[in-house]
Amino acid sequence: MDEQPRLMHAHGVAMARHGHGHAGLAPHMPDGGSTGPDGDARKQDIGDILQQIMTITDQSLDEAQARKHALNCHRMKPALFNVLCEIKEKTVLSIRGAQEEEPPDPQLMRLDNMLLAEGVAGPEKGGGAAAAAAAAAATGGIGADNSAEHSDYRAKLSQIRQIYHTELEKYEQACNEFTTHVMNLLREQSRTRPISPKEIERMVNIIHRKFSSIQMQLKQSTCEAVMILRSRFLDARRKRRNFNKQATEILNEYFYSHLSNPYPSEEAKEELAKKCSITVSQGWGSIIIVIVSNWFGNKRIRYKKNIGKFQEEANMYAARTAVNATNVSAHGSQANSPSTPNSAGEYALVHSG
DNA sequence: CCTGATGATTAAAG
DNA sequence: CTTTAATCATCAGG
Repeated sequence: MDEQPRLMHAHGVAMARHGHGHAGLAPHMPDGGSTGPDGDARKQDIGDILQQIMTITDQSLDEAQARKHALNCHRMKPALFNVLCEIKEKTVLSIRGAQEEEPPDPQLMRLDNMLLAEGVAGPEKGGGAAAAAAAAAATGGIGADNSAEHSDYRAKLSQIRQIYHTELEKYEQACNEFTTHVMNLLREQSRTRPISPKEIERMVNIIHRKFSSIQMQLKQSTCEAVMILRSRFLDARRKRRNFNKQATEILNEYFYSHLSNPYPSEEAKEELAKKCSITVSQGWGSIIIVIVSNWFGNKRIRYKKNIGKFQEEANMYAARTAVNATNVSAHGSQANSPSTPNSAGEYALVHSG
């Protein structure tokens, strides 16, 4: 794992051992190395080169390019590079020690899971749609008018989804762009100052972490948006919608034609549900069954509680079914008294007032 | 507003 | 589990 000197060219790493200060530069003097009386000149050179480094960012691009070239060709450059390498070698230990292993952020995982569950992330129209369908079926009813809210919810969810994905992609792209930019920069700079691949990697990590924290903000706000939408939708769910006329008729018809035993079997419920829920097609059966069960439960108890109040209704449906039966069976013989209100009398549930 | 109708929810009972 | 009975919350109409 110790490959960091690859970019450092291993120029005399331990030069300074020769003694005091910049004397270490001497062995690598480019031109012959006449360590003579011109120490001040060398100092000046170093000051010069440092100055150039410090001001390089202030220049315009062309100017900087030219200056960089000059810098690279400067006679003191290798020596300075070596010194920098050496200093680096001393400090890199501390850097290496501070290698943070980041555990997967639990909060991020939570957000990811939620987005996945809500159908914002992950494959198109997944589990989130199921929740939506459940609530939708509950709202509306067996009738035809629930699709509006449902599609509203779906539309808003997919809107959130779309925004989320475009933003995420944008961040991803920006991150990649920025990363390659920085890497190019660092590689370029590695000609002037020692930069190990490890450090580049570290820098990339830092960038990625930064961007992923931005992404986390995005995820968080997306989660919030979904939650708000969801809570609003659930509120809407609490708002009771009456069934439409047709559904009520179908249910009543069954109820009054089975007054003696108004307990539809699972199959019968399913059948009724299918008949009533014309628009709720998307395979959300069981919820609708529950709705049918609710209806029959309410109907039974309320009928029993006050038979008188329902008498008229009972007569009506009884008549209707009677008419239907006669129409189907034979040609209009009003044999079985068209209005047979007293069929209600045999209602099995009537035990107490 | 008020009120009855009605779908949903809940605890209790079978 | 299903059903009952009570209750809640909302709707629809006066």
